[in-house]
Amino acid sequence: MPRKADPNVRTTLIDVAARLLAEEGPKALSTRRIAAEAETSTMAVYTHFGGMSGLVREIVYEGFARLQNHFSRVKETDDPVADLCVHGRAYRGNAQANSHLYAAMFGGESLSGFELTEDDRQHGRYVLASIVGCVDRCIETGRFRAGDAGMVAHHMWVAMHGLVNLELGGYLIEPWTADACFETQLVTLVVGAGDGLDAATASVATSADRYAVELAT
Amino acid sequence: MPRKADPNVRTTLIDVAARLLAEEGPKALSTRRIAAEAETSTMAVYTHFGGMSGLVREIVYEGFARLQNHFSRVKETDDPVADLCVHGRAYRGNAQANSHLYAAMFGGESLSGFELTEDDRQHGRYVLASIVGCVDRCIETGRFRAGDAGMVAHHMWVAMHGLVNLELGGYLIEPWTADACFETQLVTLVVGAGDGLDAATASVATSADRYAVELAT
DNA sequence: AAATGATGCATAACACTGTTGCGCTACCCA
DNA sequence: TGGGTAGCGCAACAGTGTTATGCATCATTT
Repeated sequence: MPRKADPNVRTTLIDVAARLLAEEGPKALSTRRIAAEAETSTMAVYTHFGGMSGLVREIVYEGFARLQNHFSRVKETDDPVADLCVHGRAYRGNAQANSHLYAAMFGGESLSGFELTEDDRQHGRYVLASIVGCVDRCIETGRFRAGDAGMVAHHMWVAMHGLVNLELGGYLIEPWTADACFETQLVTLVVGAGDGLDAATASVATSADRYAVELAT
Repeated sequence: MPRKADPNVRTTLIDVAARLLAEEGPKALSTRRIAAEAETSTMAVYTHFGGMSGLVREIVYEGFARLQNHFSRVKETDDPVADLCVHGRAYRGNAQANSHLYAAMFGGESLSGFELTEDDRQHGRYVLASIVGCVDRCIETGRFRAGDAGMVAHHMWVAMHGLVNLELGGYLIEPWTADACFETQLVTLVVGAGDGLDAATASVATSADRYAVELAT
């Protein structure tokens, strides 16, 4: 009997799909499975999202929203380098908490033949743009060399993305675990941007404590 | 008529699959398609590789071999920092030339439900281990701070991987193109490892010229 | 209030995928 | 000259995304 229960099937489908992706991985994402768990038929996926790709796209946007939520919890202090590093930790923490989602957002082509459009990528870049403000303040306070803040932010993004990706891929093991690489990579990045070694080490250490507080669940 | 033509169906299947992956992407990788192009039946895939995953695994090893081949063409000079940067360029060049293969090698879970085993990853790490020698010499000559060469090599790997992944994902556009990010990221990495800014810039510039020569097709 | 339109979903089918059991064929070896 | 066996063609099964068809319900209009 159509048009009776579930005042909003859309959100139900998205929630179910996101949960299935998180709990059982990409291979669990099928129209029939999703429809069954949402107690509807596969057609609902097509009326609301135009197909499986549309549903995946919606989940990807949900993933960007979660990343932005992580970033929004980072406080702005008088140590902009630490602020930047906390952002890095938040980036990694979000990827770990939503590993399959993360792969869909940045992993190129992956699940159910879904491919990102230029609009999708632009949305992702917009979320990442909040890092530029941190870098700006790092330059203003003399911690970083004068230069293109957007480029330095990209270096940060690139390095964090590479580490998270290799970590989720299982490539980082003893004695170069993801945790160990992450800490030293932060120092390398900050020093490479112009900061002193001691100041960089101190700010990275500060960011670790702050992350435990500001990003506490 | 079995057992007549094609003295070695194995290599034919691998070649066909690798070509299809390179030319038409992951969605073209199907047992029937591969069997048709190799002028055999889908059963050949199972007798030789035990299934689609086995064939993909063989292709992944082919990808590692190509990466190692790229690395082997890098010369060893008295500028170890430039040597390291040429390796970075070779890494990126290989990924660009074999983009779909690269995604299968390092992109976590992707095509046809294939998943890397620990042996596969160990093989990949072994190929990457050739970078450590460069870093060692960077430390010996005083260009880099004393420390764990393996860790610095990982920083290099992580950053190159992140850049290549975002580049292939289409995330790096004007004014922060992949080319621009790559050059400045190299300088940041080298400076972060302990080198001076001027020396780093010079070695990165040197590596660009050397790459065009040593990795010329 | 009743008829009309459109919306949203259920059912079933189509083309496709990986995978498997069966059986034949061509080879190797005794 | 016989097995024995390895390698592959054929057909079928369960699964996928997608689409055509039809029906039930709502919203709207008259």
